[in-house]
Amino acid sequence: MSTTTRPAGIRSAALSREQIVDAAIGILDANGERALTFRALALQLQTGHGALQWHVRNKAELLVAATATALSRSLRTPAGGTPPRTAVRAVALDVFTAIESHPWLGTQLFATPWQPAMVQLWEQIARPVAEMGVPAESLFTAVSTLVNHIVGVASQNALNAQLLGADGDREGFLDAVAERWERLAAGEGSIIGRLAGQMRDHDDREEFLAGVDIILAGLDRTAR
Amino acid sequence: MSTTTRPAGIRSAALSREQIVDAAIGILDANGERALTFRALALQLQTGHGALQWHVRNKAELLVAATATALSRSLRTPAGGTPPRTAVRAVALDVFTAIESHPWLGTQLFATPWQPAMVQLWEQIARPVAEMGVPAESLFTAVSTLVNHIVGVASQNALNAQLLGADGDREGFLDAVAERWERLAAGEGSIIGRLAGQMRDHDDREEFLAGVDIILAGLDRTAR
DNA sequence: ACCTGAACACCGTTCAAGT
DNA sequence: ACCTGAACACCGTTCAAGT
Repeated sequence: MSTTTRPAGIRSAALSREQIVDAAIGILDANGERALTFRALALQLQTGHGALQWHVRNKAELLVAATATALSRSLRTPAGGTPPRTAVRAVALDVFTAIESHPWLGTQLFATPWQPAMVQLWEQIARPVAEMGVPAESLFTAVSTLVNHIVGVASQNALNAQLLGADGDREGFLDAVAERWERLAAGEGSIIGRLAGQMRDHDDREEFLAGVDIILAGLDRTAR
Repeated sequence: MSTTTRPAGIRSAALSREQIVDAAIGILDANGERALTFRALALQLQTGHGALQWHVRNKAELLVAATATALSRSLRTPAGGTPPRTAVRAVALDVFTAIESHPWLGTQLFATPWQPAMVQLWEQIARPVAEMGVPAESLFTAVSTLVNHIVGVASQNALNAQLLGADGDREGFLDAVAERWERLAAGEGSIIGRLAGQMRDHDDREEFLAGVDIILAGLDRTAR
């Protein structure tokens, strides 16, 4: 067997694109998009930043690759025979969870909506929606509305979680926002002051699913 | 009257915060967020970039200010007595148009959802939704779902318009995306291939309003 | 109070040169 | 084929110094 020793700090395997993408996901998860830098990546992989750019042309390409990998890892296909509403809710929750653990993911999906990961999501939603009986000519609108809700609300949730910092004083944060709303809306018979209270103690996941249900209920009207 | 002449290139009035924000909106509209630079701004306002930062602490603050100004300028209050569904659709269209002419606006609203401009939007939507008879305990979910749809879809539309460049070969772009979908979905009895066609010739504004209507229809179920 | 411009610590991207 | 590291043209932010 080969017993050649290598100088410390020299990687034993050649750099692979997959390796780079995995490391990028790690940095994105830990410290967000601003922290993803070719230099930071090179440091972590013990190489030069020029080497990375041999495998990955530029930062945009790196982000697309990371997005595709992260989403398709968490998107499961519901078992055949699952009732359509259940299937939609299951896929929605998968995406919600994926974006929750990769807070940068939603923003990326939004920025490049034609990427393969997104096509997969559309397919997963379109199948049960068609099964619900939504007529073919309304299918595009229906799926588009659902996908926008799923990615949008999940994103917003993840961004909020990030905004309140790693210390995670959720209640303090929501209190501050609610208070601000109440102050801005004060005076003129505003309705928003009453909503501030509901903001204080809503559950993000329930709220998200309730929104999915509203859209599904709306679709029932157009379904046969 | 004063006839003092000034050396060319010297601004006659002191720099104001409002002036800076207006110039920032101009740059954002013309060339996007990446082009908004303290240096570019300074060049246009004929001053040094240090001067700007006396008025505006940092770039984040500048973006928040530009967002608030741009949105509140286009958000009209529907006349009293407007039927609730009409009012919701009118506000939605206002936002759609605002984001269409300020493509960076949606991203910013998403990033800082507690900002005053957003509170105003919530108020404008909450009022007619309450009037529709949605019970108080469901109001937060209802408004949240509508606002997410409005900002999200309008944003997506603006981003797509930007992606296909100033030359604006809309059909070519949609064709390319549709073709890609068809290719990715080929083979396994996929449903998405059929949607590709609808993507090719949908109208963005109609699509957007159809989504609003689906949500409104869903809300009718919970309304008394 | 308001503005200037140098300085600092970063970026992404390119590219000649090595192995 | 794959990697290195210098170089380039930028950033945002800070800050001593001016008026």
